[in-house]
Amino acid sequence: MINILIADDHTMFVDGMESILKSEPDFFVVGRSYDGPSVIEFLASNSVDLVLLDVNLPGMNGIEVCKEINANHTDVKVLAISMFNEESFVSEILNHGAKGYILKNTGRDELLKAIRTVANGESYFSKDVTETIMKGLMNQRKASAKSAAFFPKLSRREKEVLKLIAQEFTTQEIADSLFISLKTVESHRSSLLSKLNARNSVGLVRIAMENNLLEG
Amino acid sequence: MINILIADDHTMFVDGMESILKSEPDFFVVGRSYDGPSVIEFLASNSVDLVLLDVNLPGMNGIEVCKEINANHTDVKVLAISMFNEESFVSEILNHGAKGYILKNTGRDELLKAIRTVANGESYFSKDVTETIMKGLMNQRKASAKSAAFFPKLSRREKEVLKLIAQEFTTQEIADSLFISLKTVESHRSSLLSKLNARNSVGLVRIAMENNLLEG
DNA sequence: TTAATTATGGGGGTTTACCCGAAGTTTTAT
DNA sequence: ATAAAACTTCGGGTAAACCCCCATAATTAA
Repeated sequence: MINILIADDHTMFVDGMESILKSEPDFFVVGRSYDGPSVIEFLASNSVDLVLLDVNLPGMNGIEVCKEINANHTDVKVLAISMFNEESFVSEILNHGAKGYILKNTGRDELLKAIRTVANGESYFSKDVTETIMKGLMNQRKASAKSAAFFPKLSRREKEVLKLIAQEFTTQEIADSLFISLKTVESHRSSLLSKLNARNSVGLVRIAMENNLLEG
Repeated sequence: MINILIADDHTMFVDGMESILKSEPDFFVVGRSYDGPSVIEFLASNSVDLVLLDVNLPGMNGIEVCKEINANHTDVKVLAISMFNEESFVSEILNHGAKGYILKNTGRDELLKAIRTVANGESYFSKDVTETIMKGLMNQRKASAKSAAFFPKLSRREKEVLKLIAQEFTTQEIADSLFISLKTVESHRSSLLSKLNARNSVGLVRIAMENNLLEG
């Protein structure tokens, strides 16, 4: 008997998976989670063999959840599921302890096979995912450039500075408002220019606006 | 009896919906399509009352499919389904004849209600989608009001310079590309700063983007 | 036909932004 | 536990942006 927790915020999708799993006598769906934190919560007080984990969970990223599971519930296997066959997603969650990765357009038979394989301690990747990984390994340069240009993570200070730049404050004004030196602000802007691959502050603000980075 | 065609390339998702619809006596799933062209093909030789149409279909976009249905199968209702609560998706497919729009994290009850409502000839939008549309309309009104009442007219040259500033070119580069002097470009920028009431180029670009001034 | 705006440019100056480097701290990975 | 990477913090120097003064021809509006 394999105890399974389904973690996905798309109701219909969860229904679909559950209807498939229900027909298998050795599978038992012990719970459903619709966000990251509730997965952690559920694992604390329930016996779970395998988590079907959506990579794009609200609240807490699927990758964070996976890291947490790998740290505190080493006996729980993770089978990652995602809409997207993105090399960055795949490699990142695999680096954080997921044992398998399948796409949401996977068929019934492959889903069952993937669950049995991962529950048994082995790894499973669907064909498309395998291709993506291989492709990523082959031209690492392109992949890293892609993921780096796609969405680099900005530090807390960098985001603060970026927002103030977008509000047309000068470097000195930003420095005063953050109680740091003018030179420090310039350093943060320099990091931003490098990370976002912009030539000047205009580029920073354009990219920030295009990615809705000026809200949170 | 409502004859339903499910058009979505995510197997598990289709399974989920079918398992929900099967329990309703007045629903009948007449077919499944995994891409756009096969939807059109199916409609040509089958009697269908309603299509559950994924907006992001492979091969042929959901919007294209919807346009086609609206043109050649006026009796067939379309209920759009999507992962994404994107204002652009919603408004575009609604403009092409879809009668409803729900998200994939919609629950069982709401799905059934949406199908019945749309099959009955009315419109249905889930709460989140309604909010998104309203927000889009409000922004539009805000933007148009802004541009009509408060937005000063920019001359042809000023718009050209503004676009080049937004593309991160330096003053000298802009001057070279327009075959005018550096001083002239600075003069135009100065006018822009004054007209748009901005403190620097960052403000110019922010205002330009907020008013969709960087297209035409 | 005036008057206003636009497009073009110059001189000269102040402020700001950007580049190179670097040290101490914190976080992450092995 | 230890090494590597990233973050935060600055200084010095140069290129660019921004500001104020001004001026002339062309276009547009009143």
